[in-house]
Amino acid sequence: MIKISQFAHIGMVSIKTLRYYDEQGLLQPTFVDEFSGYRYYEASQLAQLNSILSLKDLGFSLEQVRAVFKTGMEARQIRLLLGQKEEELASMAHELGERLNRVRVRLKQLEEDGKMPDYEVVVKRVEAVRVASVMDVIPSFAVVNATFNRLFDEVIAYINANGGRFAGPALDLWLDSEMKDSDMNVQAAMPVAGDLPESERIKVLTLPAIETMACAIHHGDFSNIKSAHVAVHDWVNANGYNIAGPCREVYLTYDRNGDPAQYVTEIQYPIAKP
Amino acid sequence: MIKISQFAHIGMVSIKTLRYYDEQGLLQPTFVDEFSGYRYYEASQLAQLNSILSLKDLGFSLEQVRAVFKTGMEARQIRLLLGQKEEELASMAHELGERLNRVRVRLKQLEEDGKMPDYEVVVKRVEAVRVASVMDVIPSFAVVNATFNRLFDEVIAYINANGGRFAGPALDLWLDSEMKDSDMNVQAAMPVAGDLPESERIKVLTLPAIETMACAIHHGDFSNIKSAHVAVHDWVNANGYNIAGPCREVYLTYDRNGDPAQYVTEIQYPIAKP
DNA sequence: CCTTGACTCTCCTCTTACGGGAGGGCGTAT
DNA sequence: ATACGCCCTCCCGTAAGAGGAGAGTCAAGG
Repeated sequence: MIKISQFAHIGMVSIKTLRYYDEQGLLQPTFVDEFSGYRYYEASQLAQLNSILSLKDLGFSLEQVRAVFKTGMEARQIRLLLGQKEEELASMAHELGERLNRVRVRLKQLEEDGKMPDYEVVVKRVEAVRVASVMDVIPSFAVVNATFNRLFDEVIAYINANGGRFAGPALDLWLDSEMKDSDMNVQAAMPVAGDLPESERIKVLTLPAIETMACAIHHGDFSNIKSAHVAVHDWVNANGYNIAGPCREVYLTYDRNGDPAQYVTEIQYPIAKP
Repeated sequence: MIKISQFAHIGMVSIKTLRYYDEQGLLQPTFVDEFSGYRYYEASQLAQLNSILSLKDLGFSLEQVRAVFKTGMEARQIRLLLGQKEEELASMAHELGERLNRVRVRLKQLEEDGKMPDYEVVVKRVEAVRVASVMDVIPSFAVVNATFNRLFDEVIAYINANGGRFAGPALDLWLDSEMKDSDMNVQAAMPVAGDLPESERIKVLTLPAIETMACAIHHGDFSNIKSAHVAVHDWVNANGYNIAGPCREVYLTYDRNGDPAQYVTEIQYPIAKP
C-alpha cells in the first residue's frame, strides 16, 4: 500500500499523471479509501505503469494504449499496430526532414541576402476550373501586354455573345516547357460556369486540378513581374523540386483603366519531387 | 473587396482559419461591415496570408508568427529565430529517429519471440539518495541471499542504534563493471533521513542521481531474477546504449517472512549512448 | 489532546489551432 | 414570397496533462 506521491516518485511521473491515468481507466489504484478518496497503489503496479510509459514512448496515444490492454495484447494485433506506427513515424520523420531543409534553405538565403525574401512562396492545391480560352503565339516580350489585352477581349466578347457566366478571375498559361524570349505559346483563359459552345478559336476546357502548386503573389504592374517568376524558380530549385507543367498567372485584381499599383497577380507553377 | 469564402478558396484555407486569424490579430480584413459583421478582404492580403502559412510551415506557432510581424521582421531577429528553430527541428528529428528505432527493435523482437516481452524496460531519471551502507564480497551465487540478509541486518541494526530514520526501500549495488560469478563486490544500502555518524564498516554517503537509468520490474522471488537482468541487458544492447555504472536492485516490496510471490524488485542500470 | 505541516482530494480553468454545429441575420434569384 | 446560399456569433470538443483554489486527511511532536 503506497500513497500516490511515493508511487509517483518511484515511477518518475507526476501525481497529476497518475490521477489522469486513474480517471482514464489505464491504471487504477488497488484500493481507494471510500471516505477520504485517497488512492493507494501496490509496488507491483509499477509494471503496468512501465507498460503504459513504454507504449507512450513508442508514440501511441493513451487511447491506443488502452486498446492494447483491452484486446489482451495479442501478438498479431500488436504487431499490426506497431507496423502502422512504424510507417507513421517514418513518414513523420520524412516530413520533419523536409521541414528542416526548408528552414536551412531559408536561413542560408537570409545570410546571403541579409533580408527577408520579396516573395513568400507557398505550396498549395489548386482546384480544377472550367474555362473558355484562346491560344496564341507572342512574338516578343515587348507585346505581351497588348497581346493578352487582345486575347482576353476576344474571350470575353465570345462569352458575352454566347450567354456564358464568368466564374472567377482571368488567368493565362505559358505553355512552353523551356524558357523562351520569342514566339512564346500562351493561353488566355476565363473561368466560366455552365455549358458553352466552342468555336475554332475559342476552346472550352477544364484546367486540371494541381496537387502541388508553388505560388507567389505579385503586386503592382507587370513591368517587373519577372522577379516573381525568378523568386518561385529559385525556391523550387533550392527546395529540390522540379517544375512539372505550364506556369499560370491569375489576375486577382486587374482593371485595365485602373491604377496599376493596385494590381495583384498570383504566379503558379506545378511542381513535383524529382 | 472579396468575401471570406472566395478569399478562403483562393488562399486554400478554411473560413474557420481566416476567422481565427482575424481574432488572433494575424490577418484582419481590410473592411468589416459594421451592421452585418461581414468580413471583406483584398486580394493583396493574400501575400500576408502566404507569409503566415510559410512561417507556420517552417514550424512556428501562431504566437511566434505574430511576434515576427510585430518586431517588424528585422533580419537579425528572424535569423536568430530561424537558428533556434533549426536546432529544435534537428533535435526533434533526432528524437523521432530514436523512437522509430525503438519501434523497429520492438517489432523485430516481436517477430522473433512471437509474444510481448516479459519485462518492460523504461528509461527514467533516478534521484540522488542518502544512504547508510556496507560493502562486502559475495563468494558465489549460492550465498547471495544469505549474504544480503546479513548485510541488511547489519545496516538496519546500526541505523536503529544511532537513532537514524529510514527513508525509502532498501537497495543493493553490484559494483563490478564486468560480469562475474564469484567474489562479487556488492553494497547493501538503506536510505536514511538526517545526519548519521559513520563507522568503519558502515559508510553514509549520497548515491548520485542518474539521468538515464534503464529500469525493469521483477515480480516474485529472486531465484529467476537473472532473467530480468538479461532483459535489461538485451534492451540496452538492442537500442544502442552502453551500461555506464553499477547496477542497482531496489526492494520495493520485501518481507523476509512473507510470501516470496509478493516480492517486487526494480532492476536499474545506468546507461549512456556510446 | 491539539496543533502543525505535509499530503491528498475534487473541481475549475488553461494550453494549440482550429472543426463542427446551433441559431439567427443578410442578399439575391426565382 | 420564399427558398437557398452566405455570413455572423457563440459554444463545445480536441490530447495529455499543468496549475491553482479550497477543503479534507494523516502522522508526528508538544
